[in-house]
Amino acid sequence: MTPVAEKNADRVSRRQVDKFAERRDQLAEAALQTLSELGYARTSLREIAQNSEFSHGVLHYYFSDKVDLITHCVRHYKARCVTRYDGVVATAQTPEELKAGFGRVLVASLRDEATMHRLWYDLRSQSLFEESFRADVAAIDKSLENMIWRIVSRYAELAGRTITVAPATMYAVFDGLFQQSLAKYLSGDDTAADSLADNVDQVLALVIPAR
Amino acid sequence: MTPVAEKNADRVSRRQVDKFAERRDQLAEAALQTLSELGYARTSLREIAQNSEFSHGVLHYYFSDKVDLITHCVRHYKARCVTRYDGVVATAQTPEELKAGFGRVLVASLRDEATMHRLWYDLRSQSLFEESFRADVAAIDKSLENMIWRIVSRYAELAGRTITVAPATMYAVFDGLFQQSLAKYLSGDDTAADSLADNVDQVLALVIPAR
DNA sequence: GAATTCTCTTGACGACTGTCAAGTTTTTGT
DNA sequence: ACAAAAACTTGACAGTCGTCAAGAGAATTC
Repeated sequence: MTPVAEKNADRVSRRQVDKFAERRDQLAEAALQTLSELGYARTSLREIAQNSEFSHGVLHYYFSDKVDLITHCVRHYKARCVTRYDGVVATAQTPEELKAGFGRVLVASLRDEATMHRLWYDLRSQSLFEESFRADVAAIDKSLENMIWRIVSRYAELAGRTITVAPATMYAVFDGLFQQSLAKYLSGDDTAADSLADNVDQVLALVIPAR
Repeated sequence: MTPVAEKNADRVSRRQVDKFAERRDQLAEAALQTLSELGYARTSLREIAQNSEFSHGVLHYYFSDKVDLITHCVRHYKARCVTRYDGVVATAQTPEELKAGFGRVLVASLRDEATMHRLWYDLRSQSLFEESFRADVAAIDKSLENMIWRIVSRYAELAGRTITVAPATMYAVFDGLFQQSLAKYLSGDDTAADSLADNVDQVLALVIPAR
């Protein structure tokens, strides 16, 4: 095989791999849509396929089985949500600005992506039972923890303070707050978003008290 | 019908009702056992019946359908777990004693009832999708919130301090901490229980700071 | 002790599940 | 343009699901 042929083969192979990966992501997107509406327990492969433009058989062409599909969904989901707050962290010049920006994005995410968030909590609960999901879920959890830590540590930095609470603890606290607000929001409580912002303010004030 | 006959009829009826309720609880217990092992998504009525000493048909004699059964399970579960910390609250004479007792029971519960806790989080996630569970789950959530509040407010009282954090917020924070520790514990992390106690200490110190 | 009511088992039903093989359609390479 | 490979559809499979009806067994009533 000449170098040129190699290059061509590479290009072809690359193109195929890309198309393959693209369709996988496309199907994962449809699956996420279905999962976020029905929840893990009631989501079937046929239902997922109906939410896409393909038939149910194609899922086994792109995924080895249901676990493989859902795992890919989880990873796909992660890629979308982890960088959500990076802009706020990068641009904020004062602690007040950062806190306000954090709260704003948090509330917006609660409102606009509520069904996606409930799916996350659903899958995280599943991972307590199904060991096959555990590693991926733990990885997402970790990157969410990192995301929270980037915000909080930057906040402390801007405020000229140091933090005594560990990253994992900090994440657990915010996660608890968010989860409660999500439940309130999904049950029709319109005050959920505002009280989430209040609670975040309050917790930040406790963790990084005024000098 | 004579008064005596009425009394007898009452007694009979009462006895029947009691037996009926007893068997319902017994089956709910078997169901909780199964649910806590398999999770909501993979628990079937036949599996539940196999974990009891009855056949699968009997479930429809005591419960109208699956939702009815699971709802009863949730209520049955609630009755067991809400009073778990009342003894500690009642007997503690100093804030240190209360905090230590709280931590002790918390850690013990994490260890001994881990599968039951994961079921709780599973069902709570389900309630975000299935509206039929929502009311009962919310009621349990509220009584857990009350339980936490009894502990924390008593702690503040013993310490001679006041709390600025709302009960719901307080519960959300502790719930987040507990949930994280549960995940760690179930994934084989032996430090989960200890670090939970540490985190609870730390949060209590933040919420009710030394004078 | 027979009659009646309660309790429980058994077996079946239609629907739905994940999986897969066979075949059709579309795309690609030459 | 034609052959090969990839992409997709269709239909079927073995199993499981919740539900329910028919009837057996046990307890209760008179």
